[in-house]
Amino acid sequence: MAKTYDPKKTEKKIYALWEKSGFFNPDKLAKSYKKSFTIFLPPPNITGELHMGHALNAAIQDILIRWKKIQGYKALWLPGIDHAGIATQNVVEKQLKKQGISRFDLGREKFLEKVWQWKKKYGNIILEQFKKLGCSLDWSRTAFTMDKDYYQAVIKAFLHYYEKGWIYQGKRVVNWCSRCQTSLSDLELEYKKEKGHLWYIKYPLVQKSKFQNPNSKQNPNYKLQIPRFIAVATTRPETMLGDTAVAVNPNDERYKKLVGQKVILPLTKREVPIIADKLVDPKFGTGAVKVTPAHSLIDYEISLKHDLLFLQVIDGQGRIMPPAPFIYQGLRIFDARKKILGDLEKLGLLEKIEDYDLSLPKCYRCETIVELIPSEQWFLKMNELARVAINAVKQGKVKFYPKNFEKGYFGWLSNVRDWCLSRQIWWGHQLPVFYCGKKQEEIRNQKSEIRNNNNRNFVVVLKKPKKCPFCKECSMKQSEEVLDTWFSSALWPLASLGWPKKTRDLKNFYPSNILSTARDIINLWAARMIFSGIEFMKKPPFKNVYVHPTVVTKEGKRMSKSLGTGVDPLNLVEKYGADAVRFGISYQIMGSQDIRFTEDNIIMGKKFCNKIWNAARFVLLQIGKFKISPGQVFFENLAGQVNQKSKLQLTAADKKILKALDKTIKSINKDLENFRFGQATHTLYNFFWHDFCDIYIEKSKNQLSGNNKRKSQTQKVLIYTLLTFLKLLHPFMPFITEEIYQKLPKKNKKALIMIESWPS
RNA sequence: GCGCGUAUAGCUCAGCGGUUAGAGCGUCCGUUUCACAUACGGAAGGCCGUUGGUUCAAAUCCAACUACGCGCACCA
Repeated sequence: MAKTYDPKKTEKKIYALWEKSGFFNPDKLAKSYKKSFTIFLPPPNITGELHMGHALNAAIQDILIRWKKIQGYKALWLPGIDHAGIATQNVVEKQLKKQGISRFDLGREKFLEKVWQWKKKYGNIILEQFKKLGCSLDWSRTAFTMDKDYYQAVIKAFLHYYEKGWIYQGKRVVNWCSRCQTSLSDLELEYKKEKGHLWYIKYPLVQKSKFQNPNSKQNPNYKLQIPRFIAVATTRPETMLGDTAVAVNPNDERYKKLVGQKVILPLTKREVPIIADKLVDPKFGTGAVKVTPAHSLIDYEISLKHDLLFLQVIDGQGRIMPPAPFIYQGLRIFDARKKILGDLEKLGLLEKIEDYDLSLPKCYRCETIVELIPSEQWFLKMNELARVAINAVKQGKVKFYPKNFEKGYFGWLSNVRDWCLSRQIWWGHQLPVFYCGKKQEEIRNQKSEIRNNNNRNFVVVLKKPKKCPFCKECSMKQSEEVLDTWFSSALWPLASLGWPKKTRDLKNFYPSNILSTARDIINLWAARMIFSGIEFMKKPPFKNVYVHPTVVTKEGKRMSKSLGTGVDPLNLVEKYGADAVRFGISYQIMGSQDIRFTEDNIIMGKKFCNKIWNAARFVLLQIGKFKISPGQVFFENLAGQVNQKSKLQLTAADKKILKALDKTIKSINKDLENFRFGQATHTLYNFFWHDFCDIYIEKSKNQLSGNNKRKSQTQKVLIYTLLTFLKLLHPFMPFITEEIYQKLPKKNKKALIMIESWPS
């Protein structure tokens, strides 16, 4: 054995050995492995590169899987990748942009070809990177959310909800990214704090007659100074073009007498009413607010109650559109804002400007400011699904670790709006909706307000009908829209096992035991998996949700490639070895919600590897040096005899180390059961370095120079302790433990520590 | 505005009711002879965020405050 441990020489070799054994696949395990233990790898995006978050979660899951496998469970860790709709489409679009072409130049089919090519070339890189970390994923079951079978599952789920009456189509105010040209769900927005302004705009009151004109001297109320204007405050002056009312709080004394009157909307000639609604916060601005039903959710709500007009003035490109006055039409939002403010200024209607901190909703994939725009979309009713998802956790069928994340989960679900499922991008699962070409035309010519269900011009079916059920003659056209990428992710625990087919895998491995996930996708992903699992399999897809900490920089800042604050785990593997990286990461998982990343712990891991290596070298040397009798060299024999302690005359040092070892086993089990990965790592480190190396090995040197009996007994304790420790450490540091195990003089040359028995 | 989390050595973190508060890294001093200099021996370095409370006893439990991080809402 070399004097130092060299991960480069062993990791590749050992990984190949594991893959060759086939034991990543639980079906290949011996029959004695009975109970299953399943974890689904959160499928990384095909656009993804391994970052510290992946490395952390990979380490956690691999620890759990290897721990359970060595304990005798049929452990399955199922890998796969997510097609990541918008994210992937954007990456390919960016590539095309370099060549000066847009997706529209190519057309849908050609563009999708490009995406598939891209997927073929780069799609599996990230999975290969997981191998470098030593992940014991069952590669034979690798799934992809755009596989043919997976597609079937997605369509089936859509159809199921539709038939239940939970999916409906409708024109709603939705989040719209004008760059991606698609709708977005609420969870796909990222709010960014920015300095903005609050503009106070005066809306002139309609003066019906001379008598009512407060400035007319014939008016008896002249001296009361009845205002001629009502001022509204807004951060979005350009939306005033679509105002259809001014609203005040009904209890606001300042405005009580104005309710029911009308104002002239400046820059347009429209008269709009002043209404009272308790949704208006009297403390905001002047207490009077403009109401733009087409471009604000709360205004939309108000408009329904008061039967207000609904005027869309911003289009899908983010430009002003009719019925806004002609001079503004076609202007981009910020240009329109500038012009409108200028025009108001000229009219003397701009009362004042205040600084205002706002958080702007941005597209989570391209950072364009997201607009609220009315648009025809498909929605999934959430009330029942949310209820079911809440109950699953309330009843303890799904448990969160740490528990306080349940609070945010409940909070989101109990206020959730219907899920906007449709996206206007191309890369994704096309809706199984088929339109009658003829009827579609007719309906397009009708005003959206009169549309109703009797006007249905589509069917929702698994396969395109041979004959159009409406006109009997057109070849039906499939909807061009695709599903939200998270709709398919929500089915991950089912579809990756073959659902909707009743597969053996589904029977054997559903539900899984643990979902290990980052906290930012608890609602986006975990919640949706929970209700999907219950809906389709009657059982939640996992029993425990472990919310792992977030890796941030040493300064506490978010790790981000674009900010240059990211750390590449593969560089670290290259530098220190996979075991050291895994050790360093697990060492820091102490239960806090963030981990400030420091390389120190990985260096510690590297040194630890070397310590283990040399201690093993010492033990092996002692066995070789003091052969007692042929046949006893096998460590199985030596180690085995320690368990029958009666025959041994143990010294105080022997007893002490065996006791400490026993304590370590118990504490590791307890820690792993409670996701205390850091504590477990600390315990292993301290036991080995201090109890075993500093104390016992030093003592053993003395004992080994004693009589033969003492020698042999010391050898046994040494090998037993080393072997037991290696097993305990294997989930954490799989490579070095396997490598040393392979060097032990064992009877069964093919034995692997990966499937050894767990010490008890 | 509401909620969650964190504050201990220069740095990253343990300890979570009971002797002189610990580890790794960093710093300083010393040691190469037989497992390991990626090691070993030793040293310096802490009003355990602030203020109150509970207790025989508080870094540890409770409350308030301050600072930082995160999430949600508002942004009409």
